[in-house]
Amino acid sequence: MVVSQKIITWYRKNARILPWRKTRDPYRIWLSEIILQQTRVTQGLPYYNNFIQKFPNVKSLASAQEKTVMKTWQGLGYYTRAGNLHKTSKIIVNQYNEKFPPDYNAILKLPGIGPYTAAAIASFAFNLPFPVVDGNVKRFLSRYFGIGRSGSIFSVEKKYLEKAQQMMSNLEPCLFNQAIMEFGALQCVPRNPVCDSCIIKHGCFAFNNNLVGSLPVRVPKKKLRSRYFNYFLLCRNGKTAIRKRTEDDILKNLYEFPMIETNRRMSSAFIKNSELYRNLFRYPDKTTLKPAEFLVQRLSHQVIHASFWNVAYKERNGFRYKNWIWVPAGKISNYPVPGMIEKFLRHYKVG
DNA sequence: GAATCGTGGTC
DNA sequence: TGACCAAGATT
Repeated sequence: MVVSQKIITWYRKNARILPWRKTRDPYRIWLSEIILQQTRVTQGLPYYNNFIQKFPNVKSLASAQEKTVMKTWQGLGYYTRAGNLHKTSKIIVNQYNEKFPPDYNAILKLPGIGPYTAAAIASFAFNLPFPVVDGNVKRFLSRYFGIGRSGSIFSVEKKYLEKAQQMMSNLEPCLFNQAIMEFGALQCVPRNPVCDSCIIKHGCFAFNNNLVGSLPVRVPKKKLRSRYFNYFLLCRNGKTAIRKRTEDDILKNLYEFPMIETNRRMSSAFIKNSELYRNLFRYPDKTTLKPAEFLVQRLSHQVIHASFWNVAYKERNGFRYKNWIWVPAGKISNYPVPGMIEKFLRHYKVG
């Protein structure tokens, strides 16, 4: 039996039961694929169920408010995914009569859908012969065929695609793609793969050459950028000021308290005298800063050091910024917020 | 084409 | 405990 057939046989015995495998509804398959980008199944699963419950079809998602979609996404990370999810739902409704096109290239053009996701939708929903090449598949191909030990990234990616295409040959695209991904996810795992029980280890380049631990080749770690956010807790009449992060930066389209950024963790005196702070208030000298909380949140490429400050001020103090939203203290949770704000709200009573 | 974009689990 | 990394896409 060829390797592909063995993997399919393995899949029939070992496949997990997952909700998006019970359907061929392109909407549900698309939704699951967007959620699962760079995200573990255990983390994405409850989000998938919530989305299906709130937005059972593409039309309901398209007609929802951005804030609602983002709030449902809150905690999943990589928030441009949520924005692109919403965009694509509107395109499907307005340009495709609420139906995903059974066409790889048309799917690929949709926002938030790259080569992997387009192949996943094309094969899982329409059984079209496009091999999925995700992290699981690359890891398996790298080990089994010894790919990625040399050559440019471009040529390595090309080899992955070629090998996946060869393996798929004339097998059922939907079944084969699910099988090879699941094999990577459960058997050929990143760390300490269970080679002892592997049914195809004798054909595996990495196993035969004692390279399982060094394939695929790891990319050198990137340095994290440290950033220092100073959040201001401003309260009046039982309401708290928040703002939307609209600038082109991390956590875009989420909400947070008014803030200024500094080069490092600063004292209240420094902050009060800073230009950014003084631009916030008409009478900055009539304000008082008291530390409320300090949290550190590690993101994929940045470490956020968040200082929360209670700000006391004259009731008639004017604010220079008009884009602040005054929200009743208990209603902040209606807005999508970053993980560190969520964490803060759990531990600290605002207002 | 390298850098960027979150969060939580694992060892 | 800190580094690694998980069903990638975008610029």
